[in-house]
Amino acid sequence: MPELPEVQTVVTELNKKLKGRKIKRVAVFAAKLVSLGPNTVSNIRDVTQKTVDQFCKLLTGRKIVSVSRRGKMLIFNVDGPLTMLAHLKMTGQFIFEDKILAKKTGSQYRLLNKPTAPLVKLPSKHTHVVFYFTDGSTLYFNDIRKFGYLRVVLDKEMGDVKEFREYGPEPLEKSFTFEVFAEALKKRKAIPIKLALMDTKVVVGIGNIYSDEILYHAHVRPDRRVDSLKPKELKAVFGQIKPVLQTGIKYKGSSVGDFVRTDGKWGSMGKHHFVYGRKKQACLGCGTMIVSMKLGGRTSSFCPREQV
DNA sequence: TATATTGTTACACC
DNA sequence: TGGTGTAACAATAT
Repeated sequence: MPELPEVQTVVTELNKKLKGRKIKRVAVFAAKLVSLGPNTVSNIRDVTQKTVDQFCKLLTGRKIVSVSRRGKMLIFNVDGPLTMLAHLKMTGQFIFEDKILAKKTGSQYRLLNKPTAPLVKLPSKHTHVVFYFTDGSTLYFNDIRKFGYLRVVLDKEMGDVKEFREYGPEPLEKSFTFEVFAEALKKRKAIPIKLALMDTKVVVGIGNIYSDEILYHAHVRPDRRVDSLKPKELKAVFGQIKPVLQTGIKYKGSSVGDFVRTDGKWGSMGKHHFVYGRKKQACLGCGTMIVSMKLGGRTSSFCPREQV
């Protein structure tokens, strides 16, 4: 499930691989995944062929200047007065195929992190948008669940993008201090700390995996109400945000379900999880059995002994 | 076949 | 008004 470290991994790789490449052609196989304009896609089912044509037309002939992100949103900066935004949601994937590399490897990918997953050739049945570059390389946008999306926004409308107006601070930026974190939590005093960490208005980029891991390392139970945390505990939580996310980036993300890097390979952060996905297994710190509970409809795993 | 899955939004309630 | 909790939604694999 792509969270900040996974998105950052994709961004870093795409920025390197796509920079300077020129889009020759765009093919859209699932109209509902593409849209135009700054607003959140509300009537996603109403995406017309006209929208699809416009989407392709706007991007054709453009060069990729850079790829960056805000929260979990990918930002493709292209030449000309527009930008493409992309969100991977649960199961989105960007796979880049160099023309020469594709020939060499036979372009076979195992796009689920499971030994039983079949090897597939791209485009697969889950490929919904393909970008063909003038040099023969290709970028595939896959999404098993089809919750992800691509949006073309005029640069002058970027300030109107709803997500960007509502997103809280970037956790890895220097400006994200304990004071900023504590201030944002003042509006979310009565909710479980785990849900506060996952609240994009408090801080962006943290989802189910990393909130569980951060709280484990901070020795705080996920269901503790924000206002029940002593200053020392709150500082411990804050103190784990950056290092845990940085560890995730170092290992190129967690491939828990469908997340893959832009070469189709898996990230290895999953091997370094202490609690996420380890329900009923022994805690790596003390041997106690990891338990799980539902918070805000989400599964949360923790060590009942080390987290208080 | 019913269920689990997640980021995000919608909405009722206090 | 706005914080809170719950449900809903997208679509698919298992």
